[in-house]
Amino acid sequence: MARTDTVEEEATAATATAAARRGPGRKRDEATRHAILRAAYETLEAEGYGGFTIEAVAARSGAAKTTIYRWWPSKGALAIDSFLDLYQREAPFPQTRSASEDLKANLRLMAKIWGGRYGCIIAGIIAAGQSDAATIELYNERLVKPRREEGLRLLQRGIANGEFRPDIDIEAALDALYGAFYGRLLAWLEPLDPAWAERLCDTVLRGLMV
Amino acid sequence: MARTDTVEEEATAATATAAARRGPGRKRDEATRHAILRAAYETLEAEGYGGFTIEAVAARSGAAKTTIYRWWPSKGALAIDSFLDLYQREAPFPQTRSASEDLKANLRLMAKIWGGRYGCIIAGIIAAGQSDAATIELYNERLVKPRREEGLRLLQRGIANGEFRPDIDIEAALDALYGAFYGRLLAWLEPLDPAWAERLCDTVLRGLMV
DNA sequence: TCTTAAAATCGATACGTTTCGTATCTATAT
DNA sequence: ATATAGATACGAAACGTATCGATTTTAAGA
Repeated sequence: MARTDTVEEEATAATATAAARRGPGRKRDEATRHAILRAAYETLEAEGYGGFTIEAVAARSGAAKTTIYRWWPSKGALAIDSFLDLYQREAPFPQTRSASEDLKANLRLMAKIWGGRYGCIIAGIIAAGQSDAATIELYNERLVKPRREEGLRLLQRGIANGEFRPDIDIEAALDALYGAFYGRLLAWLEPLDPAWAERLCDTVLRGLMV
Repeated sequence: MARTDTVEEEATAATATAAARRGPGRKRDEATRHAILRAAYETLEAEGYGGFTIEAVAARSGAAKTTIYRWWPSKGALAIDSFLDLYQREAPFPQTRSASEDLKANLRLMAKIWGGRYGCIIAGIIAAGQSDAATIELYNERLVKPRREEGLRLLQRGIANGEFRPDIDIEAALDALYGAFYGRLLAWLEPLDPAWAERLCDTVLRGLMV
């Protein structure tokens, strides 16, 4: 395998720990790491999370199973690592219009993404996380927390704008807005689409009371 | 095993199909069925969903693995069957006070239940359902739908009462209110407790806008 | 500077383990 | 005759580990 010229190009928080140690010994082959991540994502996309096995990734990448286990502690960690870069690229937070418009745009986009092929992958990761604490913690750390932080800022901006009441419970609001995605994706098996997201947004923004 | 005196006492939708057939042949042993369901629930409670294996249930119940597979199509179906009766008993829908008060009471109770030992079991069932369509459909049919129906009626009552606006999107409102439980339970790993449920309820009822 | 030993990586293969779900077989009840 | 129950064995996945040889890198000693 040819050597990549951009060493450490995207060392992830999950796998960078061991790479930092320096001393005698052969260096980690970045091309192999790349091939594994790529094969992992391709497997996720082709087979879904059900067919995502370490053996399949090993076969597709040309790497040995041993090599995968040396660098990723579990199936779930590898899945998240392989999936995250692509996902982040597709889910930006708009910051242009009013806070409520930005919120609606974000919810619409998220519904579009979660309603597609990424939705199945996320569902698989969360399912795996129920019997693997490290996986769900990694999902939280790398996928949820950054976005929740953005959501928090968005609502704060809306309060500063005068769009939202200053006494709202921001955490509860985020729970209501984003929790609905989990219910529909994981349990209720109802479709996620932008039109629904818009109705959800309107409902929470306006409230139920007269 | 002693014979139970209440045959068909709680024939479930999931397992009643085969029991209806009549003709020559030995009758199904209700005591065995009971012992399996009981052992299944005990296993769930003792080991969590991770340790919930058919073999463990067989060992605990004294029944053969074959017998279990004859009557339950999958692990998930058995888990739901064993868990549901107990769960239903603990999660009633109040219908006394105002609609918003009843809603809050229900959310508080649900948070209490989901924050306890049932929460882990539900999480396990939903996780299993992600790779087993029959399981998640059964969960939906027997656990979600009846409660969602009650939630719908509650909101309709609130509209008739004059407590809620007549133009609210009931489905979206239920998504927001109950979806939050799934997010916190399955992905965000944040505690579910009555105080939080109350804040959630207030937030959705009042809305975010000024 | 050159050599050499230690350390770490990678691929290949083989295991041991768990768990699922099925197949057989015998005995028993209707 | 037919369906049920229990016992046991079996095959198939897939996980994660162990072991081995070959290769690459670093550090220390001559």
